[in-house]
Amino acid sequence: MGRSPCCDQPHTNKGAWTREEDDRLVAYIQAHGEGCWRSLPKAAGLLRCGKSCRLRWMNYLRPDLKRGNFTEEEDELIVKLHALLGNKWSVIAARLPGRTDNEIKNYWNTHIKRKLVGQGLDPQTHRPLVTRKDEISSTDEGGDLDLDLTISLRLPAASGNGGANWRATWPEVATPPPPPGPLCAPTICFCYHLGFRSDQACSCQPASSSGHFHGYYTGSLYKI
DNA sequence: AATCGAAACAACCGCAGGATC
DNA sequence: TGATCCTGCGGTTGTTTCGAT
Repeated sequence: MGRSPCCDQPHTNKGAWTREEDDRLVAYIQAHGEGCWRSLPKAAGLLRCGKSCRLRWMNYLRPDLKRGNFTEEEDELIVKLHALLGNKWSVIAARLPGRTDNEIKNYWNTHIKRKLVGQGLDPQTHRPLVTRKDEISSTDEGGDLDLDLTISLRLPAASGNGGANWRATWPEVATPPPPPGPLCAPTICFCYHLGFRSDQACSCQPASSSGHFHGYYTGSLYKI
C-alpha cells in the first residue's frame, strides 16, 4: 500500500511521556475533543506521532479511567469474557467501564494467565490442562471429549428481545449470516452465566417452544 | 548497600480494515 | 475500482519497580 510509517518522522519523541507532554495533550483534547490523531500532535505542539498520542490518551490520560487494582468481580468477568471471546481485548474492555484493553491485556498476561495455569486450566482454551500421558490414554480409550466453545452470533428479532441497540453496543460485530437451521442443542443464557441480572445485560427468552434459549449479551444474540 | 531476577506496566510495532479520493 | 489515508487492535518489547538474597 505504500503507507508512510507515522512514527519514523525525524524529531519525533519516543519512549516515556513527560508531564509537560501529558499536559499539552490533555489541554488540547479538552479544548478540541478527540479525533484526527494524525494532525493532533502538530496542532497540540507535540513532537509525537498521532498513534502515540492516541495510545497515551486512551490508556492513561482519559478522565474516565479507573485506576487501581482489579476487583474480584472484574477478575471473574475477564475470565468469563475471555472464555467466550478469546483475545478480543477491546471488546472485553468495553464491558469493563474505566478499564482499557491494554490494561486488561497486561493484567491477563501477568495475573490471570498464571492463576488459571495454577488451577490446572489452559489459559487459551480454558480447558483442563492435560499431560501427554493423559492425552494418550484418553485417546486410547476412545474418550474424545470435545469441549470447544463455539459461539455464533445472530441478529435479534426486529423488535423486542432486547436487541434494538445491539448494533450500537457491538459495532465491531459483523452482521452474521442467516442461521443454517433450527437450533439443535439445549442452550443457556450466557448473560446469566456472567452474573448479569436480566435487566442489566439481557432479556433472554426461550427461542421456541422447544425450550431452547438465545443468550442476549447487551443486545447481541448468541446461540449458546 | 548492592545485586539480581521476577513482576508489573507503559509504550511501540506491524497489520487489518474501513473511509476517502 | 484501485490506491492511499487513517484509526484501532493485538502482540511484543522495553523500562521501572519490588522483593529476595
